[in-house]
Amino acid sequence: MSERISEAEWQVMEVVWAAHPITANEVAARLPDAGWTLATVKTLLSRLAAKGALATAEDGRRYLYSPAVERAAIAAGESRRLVDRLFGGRPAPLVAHLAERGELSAADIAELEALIRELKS
Amino acid sequence: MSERISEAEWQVMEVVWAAHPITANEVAARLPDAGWTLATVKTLLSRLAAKGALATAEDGRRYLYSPAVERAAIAAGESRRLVDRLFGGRPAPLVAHLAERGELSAADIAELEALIRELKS
DNA sequence: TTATTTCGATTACACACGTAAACGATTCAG
DNA sequence: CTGAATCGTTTACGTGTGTAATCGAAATAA
Repeated sequence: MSERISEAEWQVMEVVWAAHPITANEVAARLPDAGWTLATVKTLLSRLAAKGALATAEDGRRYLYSPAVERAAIAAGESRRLVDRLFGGRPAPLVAHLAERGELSAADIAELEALIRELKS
Repeated sequence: MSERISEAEWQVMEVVWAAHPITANEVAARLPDAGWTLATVKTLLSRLAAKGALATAEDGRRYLYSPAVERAAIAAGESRRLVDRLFGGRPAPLVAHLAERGELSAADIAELEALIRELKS
């Protein structure tokens, strides 16, 4: 389960996390702008199942896919990797970067502020 | 210049950003724990030069490498990508994730707090 | 019953990446 | 001058990834 999930695979996982169990067709249907054929989606699903990120339950002749890993766990791991790699493990510079580029809305800042206040207590 | 930089390449870039211009040998010498042979480092340098991330100046028979992209720019781009992909563009959940896993030291929190205060002014 | 549709599985293929050896030219030591 | 060391370049090769066609079995439609 400690396998990495690629970017294309991530998009598929998002769909499964959002609604499961789910069939391959359903997944494809919910990936409008991906521009993939059904075959491509099936390949991605297979790879995800093979690496243990998805669980499959047989439903007649087809599969129902469900997440076998938590989104939060993967997200945390990826975040950690990025922060380590780019900012020596310190998250503040990351936030600073986003801020510098005007990527932070007032709402974002308020949210962060609330979070910090909570972390300090 | 909008080419992606892979993880191994990133380690090489770090060295060049830290000290430039620099020769291939110097770069290799400064990558202790990478466990790469000189040949590998040279390959990575070539690929980086080919994709425009490094500039080369001939110095006799060898090259002196210098960064052709700013670290901050790449870091910001990568951060943005991750935050978009994992957290719908909102950075607070990222920080929350790091916090939940106990990845934030008191110093990190203080740093973030100071940053937030500054952002609000 | 037979043809068509529909599944997952198998196979494909180019490109990126990690990792590195081999090669050819040049320079340096002897 | 000649052999060894040193450069960058070329070639290599397995694995991951994006993207998909094809295949074989099963179900369904006609």
